[in-house]
Amino acid sequence: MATTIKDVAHECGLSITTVSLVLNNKPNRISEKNKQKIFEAAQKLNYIPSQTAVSMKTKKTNTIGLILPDINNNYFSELAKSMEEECSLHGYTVIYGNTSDNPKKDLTYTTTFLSKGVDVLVVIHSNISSLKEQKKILELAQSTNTPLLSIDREFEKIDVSSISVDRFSGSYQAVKHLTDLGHTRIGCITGTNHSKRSSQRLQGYKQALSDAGLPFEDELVYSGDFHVESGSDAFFYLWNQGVTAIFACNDVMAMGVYLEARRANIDIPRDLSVVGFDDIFFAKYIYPPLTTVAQPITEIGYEAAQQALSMASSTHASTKSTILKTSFVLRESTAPPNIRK
Amino acid sequence: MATTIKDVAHECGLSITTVSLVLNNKPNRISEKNKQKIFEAAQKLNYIPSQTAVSMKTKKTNTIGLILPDINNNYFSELAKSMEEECSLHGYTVIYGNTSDNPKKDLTYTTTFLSKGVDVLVVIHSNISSLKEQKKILELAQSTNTPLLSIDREFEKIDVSSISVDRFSGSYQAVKHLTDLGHTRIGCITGTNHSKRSSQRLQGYKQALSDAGLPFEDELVYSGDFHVESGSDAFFYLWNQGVTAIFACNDVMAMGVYLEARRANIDIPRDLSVVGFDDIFFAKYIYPPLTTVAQPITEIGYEAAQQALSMASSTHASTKSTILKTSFVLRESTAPPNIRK
DNA sequence: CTCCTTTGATAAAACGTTTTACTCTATTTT
DNA sequence: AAAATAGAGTAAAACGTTTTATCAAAGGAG
Repeated sequence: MATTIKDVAHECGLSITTVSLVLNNKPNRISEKNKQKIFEAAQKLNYIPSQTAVSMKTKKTNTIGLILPDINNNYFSELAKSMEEECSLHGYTVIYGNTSDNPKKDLTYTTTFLSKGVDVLVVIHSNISSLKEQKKILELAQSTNTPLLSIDREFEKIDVSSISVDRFSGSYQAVKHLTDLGHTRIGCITGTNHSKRSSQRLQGYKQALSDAGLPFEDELVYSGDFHVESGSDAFFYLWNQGVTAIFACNDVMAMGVYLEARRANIDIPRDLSVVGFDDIFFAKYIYPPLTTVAQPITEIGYEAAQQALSMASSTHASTKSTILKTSFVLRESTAPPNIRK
Repeated sequence: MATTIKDVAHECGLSITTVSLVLNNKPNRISEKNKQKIFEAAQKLNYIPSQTAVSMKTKKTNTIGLILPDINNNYFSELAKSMEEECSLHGYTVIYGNTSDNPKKDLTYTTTFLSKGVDVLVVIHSNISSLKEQKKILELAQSTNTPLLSIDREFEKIDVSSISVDRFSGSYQAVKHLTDLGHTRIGCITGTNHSKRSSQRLQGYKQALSDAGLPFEDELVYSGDFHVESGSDAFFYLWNQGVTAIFACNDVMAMGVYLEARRANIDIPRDLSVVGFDDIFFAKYIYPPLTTVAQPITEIGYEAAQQALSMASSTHASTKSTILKTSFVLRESTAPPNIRK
């Protein structure tokens, strides 16, 4: 069996209390001689305190629960990484669960994590989660007195602390760049329809169009789903609509466009300009390097960690919502329109 | 405060024991009437048992610790995902830590996770971890009686259960494909030098060359580091050496080759054939789709979960090492050599 | 009427810590 | 010499469960 505090106490002929006091560096009046003895014994016996037992007393697990759709998606993995990094720096561990965008799983992970006693629950809920499900998550969190933090997306109509990104101005900038270049037929590939994130991006597209004196045309909007294939499908559709530029609501769909454009021997950016959204790792490595709207992913993760950590220690429960700015990244996938013969 | 078992016992006017027995569905002789009462009270009070307390008694946390270099690397995230999926199906949660290939962190996470009482510790240790560090990890695990599983790489000279991939035959196949096409000057971009994984791949390269009656030439091997940039650097170097084909020890470095080849207006596969290793998500979406050696990543994750779960329940401690097969994926990045003018 | 069995339920110990309040001895103060 | 103080350390309760051993009441057998 693993070494317990009792073992080290016994080893030095001192009491459990004494050992605990010394090892945790609590105010005490133990002689230097004995302190040394204790440190040595702990070392020698490979004593590792049982966090389980500690948590029992302290009501803290130093653990943060992270619920996200898909760790294999670079956007989320980057976020998870920067968040974990910051948390571990402060002695916190993160446990995570993949929901695969299944709202049922949002709930089961919530329960599991709460039962594990996470100090804070951070959730990036499924795209299609309903208001009812969101409420249930909040209710569970509250019934265990666990702070809840939503990142990347807000809880609809519920007052929950959140960290998100200004998607409207991000996509506005992207599309404005295209109108500035002189494009007049600009296609848009949206993400999952009922997603708030997606609709904010669409709003930015509309606004930029209207500011440039261009009409909004329904047939230039293709309903995608954030995956590569829908980008490919969108390409065929939009190209037939005669667009000279495409704004994709994420980089992955932009890659779908690249793929088919190349197959069809259509040159980017000469024949077709493409702008993405997210600035995932690979965006700069595809050819031509993709012009895109960068989400400050690392910063979101860092910010999330900061906020989670502060929620973990203070009981002060006012909700707070942080909105971060995107930045426009000009690379080589856009050019003035090339009138087709 | 959160609802405890005491609260629900009080609510129904029954004892703690009774509630525990019923809720855990343990053999008991409680009347149907009272069982119902208990279920209802638990529901009503949003009772979520404290896993911390449960673990105290049962000595099980239903948690698996996963230590890996970088969750933002698609190879690891895919692995982590499939592993987590399988674990959660069996009621296990995974906690994870990013080491950024820093062997010191291998150790700190080991300690943290053991102190949290993980039921199994799964580690993908840093590329550059030394034998001494590996031994320390094993020692710590043993001193807490925690089963240890190594994936993707073996512990050098230490008898630890592991799951890995037959990298030798994978790279042999890749290079044989190139010699079969008629290539005679084939470059190789290796990964981090002292990594066993990398050297196994190099062995496959050598063997395939020799089987085709070709000499092994030191100057056709470029020492990379598994990152994009080193692929780009390798391209310049190898192209000057007059190669007509390149075998990159991972897909990400192959992407570096693509990038610079395109800039230099060198057509893949007409002027240069490229084969990668791993078959990451993006391999099929770049242009031309990358011919590569697929690691059965999902399977590794699944296998890892299976083995971890079995280690968690049985005390039977014989070590076991599993080696999985790679598969060759023919896409469009290779062709017979095109003699340069 | 007494003894045994069955039914339904419970008291209490244990898990490994932290922490509060205490004890005991030796020294100093009056 | 008695009282106060300082110094060094400890006993025991508590955290929320699980589980073993036990108990009381009721019904049946003799």
